[in-house]
Order: sequence, then C-alpha cells, then structure tokens
Amino acid sequence: MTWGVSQSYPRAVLHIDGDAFFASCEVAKDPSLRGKPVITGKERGIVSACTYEAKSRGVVRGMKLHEAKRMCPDAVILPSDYETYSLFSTRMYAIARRYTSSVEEYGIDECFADITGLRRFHRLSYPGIAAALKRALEAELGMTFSIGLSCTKTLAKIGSKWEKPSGLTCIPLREAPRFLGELSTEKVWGIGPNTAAFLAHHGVRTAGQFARKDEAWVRAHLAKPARETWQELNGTPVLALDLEGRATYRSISKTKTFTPPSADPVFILAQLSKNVENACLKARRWHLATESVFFFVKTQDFRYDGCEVKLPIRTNQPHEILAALRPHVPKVLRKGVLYRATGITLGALAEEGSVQLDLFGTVAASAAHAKVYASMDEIAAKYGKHTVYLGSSAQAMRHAAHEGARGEVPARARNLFKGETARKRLNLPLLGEV
DNA sequence: TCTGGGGTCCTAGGACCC
DNA sequence: TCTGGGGTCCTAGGACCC
Repeated sequence: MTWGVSQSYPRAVLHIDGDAFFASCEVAKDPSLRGKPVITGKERGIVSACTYEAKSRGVVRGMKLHEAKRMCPDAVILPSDYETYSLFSTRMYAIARRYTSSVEEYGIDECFADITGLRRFHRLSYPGIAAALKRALEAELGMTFSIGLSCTKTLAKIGSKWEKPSGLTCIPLREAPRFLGELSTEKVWGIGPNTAAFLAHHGVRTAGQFARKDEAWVRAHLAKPARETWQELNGTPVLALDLEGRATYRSISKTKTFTPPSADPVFILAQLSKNVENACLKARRWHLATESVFFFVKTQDFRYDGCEVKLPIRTNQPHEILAALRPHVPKVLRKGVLYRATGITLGALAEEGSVQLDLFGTVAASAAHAKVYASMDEIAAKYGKHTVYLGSSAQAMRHAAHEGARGEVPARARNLFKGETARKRLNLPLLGEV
C-alpha cells in the first residue's frame, strides 16, 4: 500500500451526520425507549424528529402530532431537550477530533472532518479511517451515524445522505458522475428552490447535468454560491472547513408565533417586549451588546413588515431597546391587520463594556441597570427563564401561561433539569455554554 | 408539510467623497 | 454648471442553511 497523494481522493473530507439525531439522543438518554417509535417536538405540536421505528409507520418530519398519533398510537412523544442534544453534539465533535484536528462543527447533528494525509498516521485507508470513526461514534454515543467520504464538502455531504441510517458512502473522484447522475439539483447542498427553478428553466434537472455545464455558462449565469457548488461537484474543493467554531454571534434574533393572531397593538408590543427580553438575555450571556436592532411583525399571509432602529448607545438592556423601538412601532403596524408573529434581531453586535462615554450620564445609569439585569439573569438560571420579566412583557407572559395551561407550551424549567440529570448520568463534561 | 425558530453570506445600488 | 473617473461605506433584500 502507498501513502502518497491519492488519485481517488486529492483531498479526503468526511461529512458525519447523526441519524434522527434528536430522537436518537432521547433513546441514548433513556435506554428503555430503544426499539420504540419515539417522536420529539411535543412543544410545537409537530414532529421535529422521529426514530426509524416511527418512520417505518409513516411518520415524517413536520407532520402534525395528532396525525402521527393516529398512524402510530404507541408512539412516545417528547418535548425537545436542546441541552441534552448539545451535550451529545459536543461529544460527537470530540470523538471526530481524535482522528483529525480539522473538524468543522457545522450543525448540532453534523460535522465535517478533513482527514487528508492521515492514512500513514492511522495505518488505514481513507474509507478505513471513516469506518473506524463511525464505530467509535456509535459505540460511545449509543446511536448510529451516516458518513460520506469524498474530496469536497459538497460531495461528502451527498455521500452521507446516500444511505441512511448507518451508511458509509465513499465517492472517489472518478465515481462522482455515477452519484450525481440521478440526483435532482435541489437535493444538493447549496442549491435552494430558487436556483433549482432557474436551472430547471434552462433544462438542468440533475446534479450530473449541472456539473457538466461548461464553465463559461456557469460564470455568466450564476452567483458566487452556486458557482462554488458547481466547482465542488466537479471535485475542486473551494469551500474550506471552518475550524474556528462559534466564537461569537454577528446577530441574535428571537421570534415567536402566537395563536390566535392579533390586531391589538398593546398585545403585539408585549410580544415584542418579550422577544427583546429573550434576545438580550442571550446577548448578556455572550457578553455582547447591540447598536442596531431590527424589529418586525409577520402578517397572516406571511409577509414581513419591519424597521431598523439605530440605538443612541450600545446596550444589551431590554428597556433601553424598547424605549428606542416604541416610537417606530405605529409606523409599522397597520390598523385592523391581523398579525401572527413578532420578532427582533440584534445586529451590529460588539463586546459589551466597550462603550463610548456620552455627555448625559446615560452610561452611568446603564451600569446601575446592569446590576439589576445580572440579578435577573441569576434568577433565570436558577428558577427558569420567565420567572422575572419586564412589566411591558406582562401581557405576553400571561398569554403564554394560558397556552401552557392548555398544554401547548412546554415546562422549560423541567427540560433544563432533565438535561442536568442526563449530564450527570452520562458523565458528560459541560464544555462552554450551550 | 401551506409555513417554527435561528442563523450566515452575497450582491446591487445609492450616498458620499476625492 | 456640466462633466470624468474611481473609491468606500452602508443598506436592503435575496438566497440558503440547520
């Protein structure tokens, strides 16, 4: 065996994908669930994830829960427990890093790993390394993974989707055309409905047809993201792995749909106030502060109306943001129109504390308020997120509590404690904030 | 899936400057 | 006042991802 540059894999990139990840985490956490149809998403009323036992009975993602229950009366339906899923995610990354230092934490249930040049070190072929990593993940995490191996991220991603669950699909460069031939363009990572429609308009319906389009045509008709996808499908790696991980956020947003929809400006402002509080809570956890916020309302026909507001001072305190927002709200809300959701995005985020001095003592007042919010954050961490809230959010909080009484909103605090016990039982380290 | 929630990056065009 | 050429920055909106 030789260990030089491989013709099959000029680069060797793995895409690792947890099978039915959320549901699998629940099973790994509670072994008595193994073999049963398990569904997560109870808090949303629709299926977020489900085990293959449920899938074989016809349950699919996005299906309404009562429908799923009809198909599968013995299904175990659980609320999402993101804290636990994040712990499993962290373990998945750590296991991948035992095989290579080049790991991109791409999503809660997936990552990329570059193993180029590591055959000699592992004394294994590239498919051999992939298989060893797969065995380690499955043995240590108690769930199955599907892995794709190829020479670009885009092709590796096609590989991991090729056979599920528990597949290991290797796509050496010269065999790529066989995999792309029948694959429809919208199944390719990076090609959304819009680009797929554009390509179809030009007679291009499969990834194979797309890959064979000549470069001049691609250059003339497509924007950068689709051009890069074209190169990657042809085996030229242009998308580098992002090894940094999440250091910080560019923006933080919070959205919430309420039922029934409402035309009441007071109620809508209360919803917005709650969005702002939640977004600020997250910003404070990351020691970030915003200078520019965007708020919006969503109509029943899914149109967004909103406006961006520059803040006089960088902040992560909801009452300051709300004060700046309030005058703009009437400009956006139209009389008699029913709205189904509100949302807020904190943009232009920067490290908190790096505040410029101003002339009117606002900064000093801010510092005093910061202490109040620090106490609120402590209480939230101990007793649950919505134990203490601003008066302006009260109506929205009461609304949510009422929905909770009808069984539509999960007891978040209970979820947290569940995550807590799972961590102890599995002896998982808590690495950083989730 | 007639529609949940949270993100990122790219691009065209206008404002403004020399 | 009408005319060149060129740069940067910002903004809005689009597209895509999980």
